[in-house]
Amino acid sequence: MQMLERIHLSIIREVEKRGSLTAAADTLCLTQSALSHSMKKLEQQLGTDIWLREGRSLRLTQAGRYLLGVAERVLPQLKLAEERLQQFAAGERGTLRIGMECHPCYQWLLRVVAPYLAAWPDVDVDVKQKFQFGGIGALFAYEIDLLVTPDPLFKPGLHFEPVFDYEQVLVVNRSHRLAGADFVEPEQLSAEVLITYPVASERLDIFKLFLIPAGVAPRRHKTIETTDILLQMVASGRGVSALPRWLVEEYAGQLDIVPVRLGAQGIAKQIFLGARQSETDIDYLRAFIAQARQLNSVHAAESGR
Amino acid sequence: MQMLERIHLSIIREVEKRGSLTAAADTLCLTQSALSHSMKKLEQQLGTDIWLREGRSLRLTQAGRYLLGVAERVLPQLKLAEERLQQFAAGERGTLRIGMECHPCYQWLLRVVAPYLAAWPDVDVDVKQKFQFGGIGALFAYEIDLLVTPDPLFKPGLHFEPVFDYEQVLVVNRSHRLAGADFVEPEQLSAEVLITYPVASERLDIFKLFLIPAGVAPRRHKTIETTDILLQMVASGRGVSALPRWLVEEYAGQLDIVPVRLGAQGIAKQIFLGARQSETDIDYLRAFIAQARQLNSVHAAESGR
DNA sequence: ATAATCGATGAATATTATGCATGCAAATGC
DNA sequence: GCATTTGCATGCATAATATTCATCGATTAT
Repeated sequence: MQMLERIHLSIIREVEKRGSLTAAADTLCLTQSALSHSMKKLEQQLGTDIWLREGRSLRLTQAGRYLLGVAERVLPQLKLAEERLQQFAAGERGTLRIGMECHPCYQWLLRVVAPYLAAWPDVDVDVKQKFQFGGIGALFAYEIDLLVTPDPLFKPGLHFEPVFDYEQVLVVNRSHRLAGADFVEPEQLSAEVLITYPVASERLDIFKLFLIPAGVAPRRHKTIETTDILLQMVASGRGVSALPRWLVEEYAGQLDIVPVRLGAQGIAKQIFLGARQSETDIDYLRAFIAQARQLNSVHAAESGR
Repeated sequence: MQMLERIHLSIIREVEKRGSLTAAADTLCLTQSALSHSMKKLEQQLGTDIWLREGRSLRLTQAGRYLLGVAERVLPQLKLAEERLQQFAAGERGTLRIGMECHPCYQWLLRVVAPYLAAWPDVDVDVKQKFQFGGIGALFAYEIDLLVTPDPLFKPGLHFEPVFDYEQVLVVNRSHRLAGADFVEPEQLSAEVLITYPVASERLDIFKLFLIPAGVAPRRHKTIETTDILLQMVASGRGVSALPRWLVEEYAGQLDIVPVRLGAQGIAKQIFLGARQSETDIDYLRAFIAQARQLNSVHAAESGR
């Protein structure tokens, strides 16, 4: 009855990764023969082939591709479980896996993590940025324990809490024609080169909340992965960008950049921390959220608000 | 290195379900001794106990409770994988697992399923109503393949599509004082007994979109599981309820009930079908969505809209 | 062409899981 | 209060299974 075992999933995944049974056998510390026998048996029990034997190479069948998907979904869950349990055994509290759905939040997160690590010496922190199904999916799939996002989702099973308010502003070179303005209107960006992180336009506030509602497009749209390089591009006059005000102010000391309000009202944003409802009573998880909120109030005080 | 196996998860789950190793051994077709040996070995490898031995009964430790969670999450995935693969082997297309997040949608779904089953004879349909993490979570966790919900969520990894428009109306007995009204105002319900399905008030449109915004509460709030009984209660004058107009009209032939518009504008609703983005190109899944949309247009034509 | 590489396979073997018998401790019943 | 039942643990024997070794045929590369 029960025939699909962990080893089968491991073999399928490893064969796909390494390209051959022989190579996979190597990383799994088994012989090619062992894998061959195991999979043959599984194929017989399932009644369907997993690979098409083409010459001396293997190509996944439809069933095989399906199993590969299962493997890539399930194996990490098992691996994580083992790690967690061994942490329990070692008396450690575990690892808080934080997912980031918001590029510039990284800088903010670092400021929360530092005091947290000091306060909770037996809790490790891991930060992930890429998810198969986006941040929410990663929470549901137990890939992460905490999600940092500007885009919360109030759904049964999940818990979101605002921890940080900030203003999204335009960043321009100090000698840019817009540098002194009180604020900019969408139309004023139609002649600009806009530099953003490489994510879909619909997910960028400058588009979603500013340009698109006004029916305006920038002259050009470039994307850059890292904040540092992005700001250096802005500083060197190659374009403008949109970032949190506090982040711009932090870099303003070292780079020739200035923030400008977007629209008369400005764009107000919030960062949320999301967790699984069932885990909101875990002490070290609560503590992280508390830590994050606390940093925010300090921040707000500094800005004189 | 790899020590946590499927059997261990099965044992933990079954012991929790049946209450003892002996009973679990029975359902797993093994002896009590086998389970004891297996788990003992795992405990040694992990370095932590899974059960506290209290007298002659087992109580899960923290690690054990964690593993139970893993088991309840992972085992269904493996079981499903086996089933799917055996369906592949048998030449079947598979099972379309549909999740419902909306009580009265069931009647509507039945009308879609009937022609669909005829058009796709080798695809089975299964309908589920209860999910650990709500409908969205069930999609992410591969518990279901399609979600019927009035509450879509546009997120990376998921795809939602509107398939059905309808109006949410008040249902009252034919001789009720509101029966002839063009529409009702929230205040008019403050003296009524409101009967709904047993879900949280925030998820009921009559509260969320009608009563709460007006700051009104009904005289009493009763809950009933099934549509038939609910409507019989309404017909017998025991209270009023809120349901889709088309559903009320369907029952109007057999029961003394009439629909009344909620507010001057009425409450417009939509039903969405949600699926995992990665699966939206599966033919039999697409076909279901198409079927659903088609039924809608027929419906709309009937209503003379 | 020849060597090298890959997967399949049968038989031998090593490993592991399972069952049996039994012991001990804790509930249950009379 | 004592016998009986029930549940888990454990040592040992054994059955079941996974793994290896040796080898083959086929394909690919040089």
